[in-house]
Amino acid sequence: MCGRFALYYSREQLERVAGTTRWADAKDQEKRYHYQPRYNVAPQQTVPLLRTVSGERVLQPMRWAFPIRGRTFGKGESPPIVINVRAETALEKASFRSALDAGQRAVVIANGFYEWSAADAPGEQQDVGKIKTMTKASRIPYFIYHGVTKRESKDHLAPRNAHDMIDRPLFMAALFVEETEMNRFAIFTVAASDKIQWMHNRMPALLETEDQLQAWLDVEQVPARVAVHRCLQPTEQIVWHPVSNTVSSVKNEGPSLIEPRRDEPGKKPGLDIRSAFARGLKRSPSAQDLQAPETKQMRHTYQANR
DNA sequence: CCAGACGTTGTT
DNA sequence: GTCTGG
DNA sequence: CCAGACGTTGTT
DNA sequence: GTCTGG
Repeated sequence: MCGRFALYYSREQLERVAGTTRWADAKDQEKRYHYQPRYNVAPQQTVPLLRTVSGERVLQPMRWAFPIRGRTFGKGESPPIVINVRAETALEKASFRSALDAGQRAVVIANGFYEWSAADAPGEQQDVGKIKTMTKASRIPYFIYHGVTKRESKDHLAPRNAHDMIDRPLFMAALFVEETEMNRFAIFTVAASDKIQWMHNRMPALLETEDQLQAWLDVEQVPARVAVHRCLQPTEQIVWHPVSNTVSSVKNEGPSLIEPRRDEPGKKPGLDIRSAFARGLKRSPSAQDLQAPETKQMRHTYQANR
């Protein structure tokens, strides 16, 4: 997973969250990069990553596509890349060994990431034989993030909008390769936490504490073996809400992409009649649910805030 | 030394 | 179905 | 991750 | 091509 995320801090907020105002000396392609807030960052695109250079934190634009060795490619064929690295096996993989040994670890700063639900949520397992229950288009995207805590917000039961609920940055463990034009990266993945297992089996490796963040970035002192093991720790500090399928197209951008999904009666995007039936009684939580959390789905969400 | 792999995801 | 592009 | 394409020839 | 496993 983690094939899409949001990083919509202002430049100033980003630098504050990153703990540095220093940007790496720009390579050719990086010079043409100008940071701007994004709600729909997709693979192959460029975002600033946090890394350590000479013991100092710096932000550096990198491209989300980690090249791996592969079969020699014929004309017109593009070289193989990955966007994720399985943390469990990263140390055994030839393609990642040199980057790991060289301490090319970095951190993707994000406000949250998106996951598209697996075909069936729990209790919805359907025996529909050999017929696919859900078309790709009918999968529901969720925005997943560190939420406000009860302590931090008295209004947590009645957030006005998505932005009110999201106040903590997300740090995702990443690995990069040095390239002349622009460095390239992939995001580590781990087993999904129990909370979101029903929607997906994998999730990005999140660095939850300042200690974890620091260890991941301290490539001088912390060997890859240790760092990777530490990022496998389960991460439970997450909440989520469903969002519109608008986010599914990389052409779309803007704050509306993280707003809680609104049910559109008679106009459920991509939900064919079979999968609608398969979904049964379960309905998507509406914006109203957010203000009056009553559904199982939303209890889930607010429980996560404890 | 050579042979064979070289990523991840999801889905069935 | 599978690959490419974003 | 999803959406969208998925091809060649000759000719201008 | 280059790394790992045998």
